[in-house]
Amino acid sequence: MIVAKEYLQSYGIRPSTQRIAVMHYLLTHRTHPTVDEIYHELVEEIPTLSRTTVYNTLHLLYEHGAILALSIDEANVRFDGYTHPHAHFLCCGCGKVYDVDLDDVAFVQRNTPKNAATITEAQLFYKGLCNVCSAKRQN
Amino acid sequence: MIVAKEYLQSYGIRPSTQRIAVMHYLLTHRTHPTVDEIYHELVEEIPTLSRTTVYNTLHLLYEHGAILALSIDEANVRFDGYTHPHAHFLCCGCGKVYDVDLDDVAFVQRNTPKNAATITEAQLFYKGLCNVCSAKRQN
DNA sequence: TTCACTGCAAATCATTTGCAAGGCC
DNA sequence: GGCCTTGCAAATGATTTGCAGTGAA
Repeated sequence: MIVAKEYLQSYGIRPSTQRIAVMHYLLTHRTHPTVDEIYHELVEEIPTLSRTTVYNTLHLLYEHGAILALSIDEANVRFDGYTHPHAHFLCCGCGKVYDVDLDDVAFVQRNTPKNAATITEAQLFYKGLCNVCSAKRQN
Repeated sequence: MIVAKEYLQSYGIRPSTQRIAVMHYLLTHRTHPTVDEIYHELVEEIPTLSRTTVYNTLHLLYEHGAILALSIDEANVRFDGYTHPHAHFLCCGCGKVYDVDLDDVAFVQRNTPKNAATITEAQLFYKGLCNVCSAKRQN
């Protein structure tokens, strides 16, 4: 638990019991858990824990860069009629999704997971601010 | 409209009015629309169109490989306490997410979108079947 | 005492499901 | 006629919000 506490503090996050528990869980379980998996594990040790707190804590950790968030599951999906290999760039300012050309289209195939028998899909995407939105924020 | 119809048929999909409209929209709009954006556009020309049909059609097109589906938005998210650059592999058989090492960690930086002022995040992931699940299905 | 944190309950939003009606072969 | 497709309405499931209680500095 000491590691998780110090880890939180190094990111400028106040270490409450619940936050330490969530951070500790993520540091010791490399299973890429969902909110529900984290909640169900931790409610055993902290019976009063609420789902809301788990949501709050994960958002906080994510905003401070202490954890990564993966949106692999399909929900709130966008569609693309262009089926050739390319990456995507979501601008968080205007919400638009741009296509991105890759300098090495073989990269994705070359890095196929070693324990994979078949790959049905591969996606690379970026999030950030586009030039237009960035310029607007300078004002 | 003729292009969309033939496109559907080439993927073995029966070309109904609604399916042609959805496919045509995706072929002529490279804006990576959401379900709702597609629905609101098309309900103008087909007033009886229901959201369910748009969902059905998109799933059908996706399963036949006629379109791509992007899960960029955050919903049903998984979390990772390991913040170093690596990719992920989701096995659709067991639902587990595995970490994937990259042979060229500079690739992602090198391919940063040209119209991006700042990048806050980049994700590469694969979907498919892991060796264990693939072996099970052979039985 | 104040302010941030927590947690319950209700609200919201996207998506799915059940089922009946319509249309095409 | 039979089957595939459509579309309404209700159900589901994840996430967010409002707000009141709690606890730590």
